[in-house]
Amino acid sequence: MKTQTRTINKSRQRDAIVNYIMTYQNHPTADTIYNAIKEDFPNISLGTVYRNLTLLTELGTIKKLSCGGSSEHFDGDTTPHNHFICNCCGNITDLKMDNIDFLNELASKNFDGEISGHNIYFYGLCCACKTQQSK
Amino acid sequence: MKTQTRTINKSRQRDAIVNYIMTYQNHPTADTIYNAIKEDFPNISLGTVYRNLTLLTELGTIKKLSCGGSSEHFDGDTTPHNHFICNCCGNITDLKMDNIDFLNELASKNFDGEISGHNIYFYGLCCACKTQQSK
DNA sequence: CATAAAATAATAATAGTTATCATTTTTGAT
DNA sequence: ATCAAAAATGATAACTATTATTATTTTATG
Repeated sequence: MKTQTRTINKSRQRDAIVNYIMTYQNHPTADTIYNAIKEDFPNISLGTVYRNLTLLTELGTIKKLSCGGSSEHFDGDTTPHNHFICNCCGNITDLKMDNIDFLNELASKNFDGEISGHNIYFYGLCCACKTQQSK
Repeated sequence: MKTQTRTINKSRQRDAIVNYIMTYQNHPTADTIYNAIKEDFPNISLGTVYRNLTLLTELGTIKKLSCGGSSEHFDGDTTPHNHFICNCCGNITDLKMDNIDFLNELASKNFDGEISGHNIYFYGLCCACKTQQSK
């Protein structure tokens, strides 16, 4: 049985996608990325964006965030960190918080499988919406 | 301005949905629930299932789980607990682990909004898939 | 029982995403 | 530089999960 390796050629479009995600820390959706990149690549196809987002996620270059909205979001920061989603405006922001790497071990204690990672999504009101509501 | 309250009438279909979710702790999808309930209600509509799942989630009777698959899952256990999703078979299971209620406070420390809750999804290999792979 | 409000079934519509395929781009060898 | 094979693209169709619409049925209540 031959183990076949896939070779990956570079593409200007993929580079632009990576560049966008890394530059703007907005946790954008496929559609947001598509619209932004259209400025430089007017003919880019939405399918190309999706195809590359899937590939980049598989490669571990970016991370996919599934936090309950109607579409997926993507994160260029692959270092361990957590997210906050505002119940009111829906914005997703990074949370600066103390290290909680011990969580995986804690979860493994009474578990017979193998835990390799986790995603945490915090919910509530962001500062802006909080101020808005108290008026 | 009149604050209008919505009155909710009982329905056999909704009762069956709640009963199914509470009985089978599978974290089922809308489609799974639909197919199961069809046995007792052959004419039930998929729209009815979705409508009630949304309502029940709003009421806090059940919880919606967004853990990255193509569709949402639902949980009849609304007490705080965490979930494990197997990267291999996709099964979702509850994790028995020590109390980590302090997480919200920890996350609030350097945050200017208001954190009211969180969802944690652990990933890895479940026991069955782990054994399978090591053969 | 009569009436109004709520819920349903059937179905159409929408949105996000994936698949298909002919054409173009990239790569690596000559 | 040229050429061929593999990879990537753009255009578009197809698919799937979910929501919206509407006429009919069910539920609650005086």
